[in-house]
Amino acid sequence: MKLSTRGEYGLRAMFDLAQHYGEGPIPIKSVAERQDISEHYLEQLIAVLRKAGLVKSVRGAQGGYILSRDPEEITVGDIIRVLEGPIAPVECLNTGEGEGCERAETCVTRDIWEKVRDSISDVLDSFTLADMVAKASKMQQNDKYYMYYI
Amino acid sequence: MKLSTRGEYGLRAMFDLAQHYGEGPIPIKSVAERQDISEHYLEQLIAVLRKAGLVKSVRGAQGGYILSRDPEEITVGDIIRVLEGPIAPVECLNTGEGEGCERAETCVTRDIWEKVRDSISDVLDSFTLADMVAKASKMQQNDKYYMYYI
DNA sequence: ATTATTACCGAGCAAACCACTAGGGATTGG
DNA sequence: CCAATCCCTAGTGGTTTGCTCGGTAATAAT
Repeated sequence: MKLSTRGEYGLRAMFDLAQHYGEGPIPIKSVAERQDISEHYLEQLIAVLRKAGLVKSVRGAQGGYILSRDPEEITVGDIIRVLEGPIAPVECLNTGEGEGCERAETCVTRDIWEKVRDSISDVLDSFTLADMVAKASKMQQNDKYYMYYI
Repeated sequence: MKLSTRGEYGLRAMFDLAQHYGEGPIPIKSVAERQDISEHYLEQLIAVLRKAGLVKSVRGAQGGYILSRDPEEITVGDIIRVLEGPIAPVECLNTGEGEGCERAETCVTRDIWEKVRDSISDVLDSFTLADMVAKASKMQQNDKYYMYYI
């Protein structure tokens, strides 16, 4: 029941772009440095995100990447689904109705996997990049206050 | 976001044992045949379930496996956790507090992964083997009625 | 026009993981 | 005894993961 690093890194990168939203194109190199991810590897992940239409690229010097939509309009689910494929604990949920399901009792378990999938989807779709940015700046604020107390 | 077949097969096997609960030891061979799983492979999975205390074994001829507890007292979550390891979409949730989390903003994503983990856990723990057996026999009942209509 | 900076692309690759298979041994009922 | 059954370890081919390497193309700054 694990994500690969693709989803993890990709989300961190998109969060980083959201934090710098409005500042023009952000070069992948700076994202990779801030998020401590291999630049070349991140390049491959963001290529997928670009093809899926979640980010736009600007080539050449002073170029970089920009979110295609406002951070409020991109959910964590959007990102994870692009990078990790369809959310489904077992493969048979992705095949068409009845295709992979020959065993009658398989459907008893299928029911469970469907509920799992839906609950994961619900959680992932309930967070936007804007939520994350807001949370992060709030946490930083708390850190500041904390400093005063020392 | 996939389970391996370990969880899938293991659950099917445990469901099978639940269906035959009260009939004495059930040989792994028959489970493997009914569930269409490689016998030797299933052997390895059930060994893990035995070590975790979910099934008891009876050796020798006429031997086999029996659920250690009543089907109502074994949840799908119990089985999945044993076979797939701790439910956690990212590794950092399994390490102790603050260990793997040096980046401040990682915690923004951590929050999300925690909610995902909890929702998966809730769903998996809400089903018992008894639920599955009940559902299966209901489905079979429906099939019967359906036959009359033809 | 040149150069530096960026995105873009494809190949390769070691390590890990998955889903088994093979080949035995130990225990017990008949 | 012997057949059935659980128990254990090791190997294995294929896939996936998480990268690295080495380039090409586009563009802003000079």
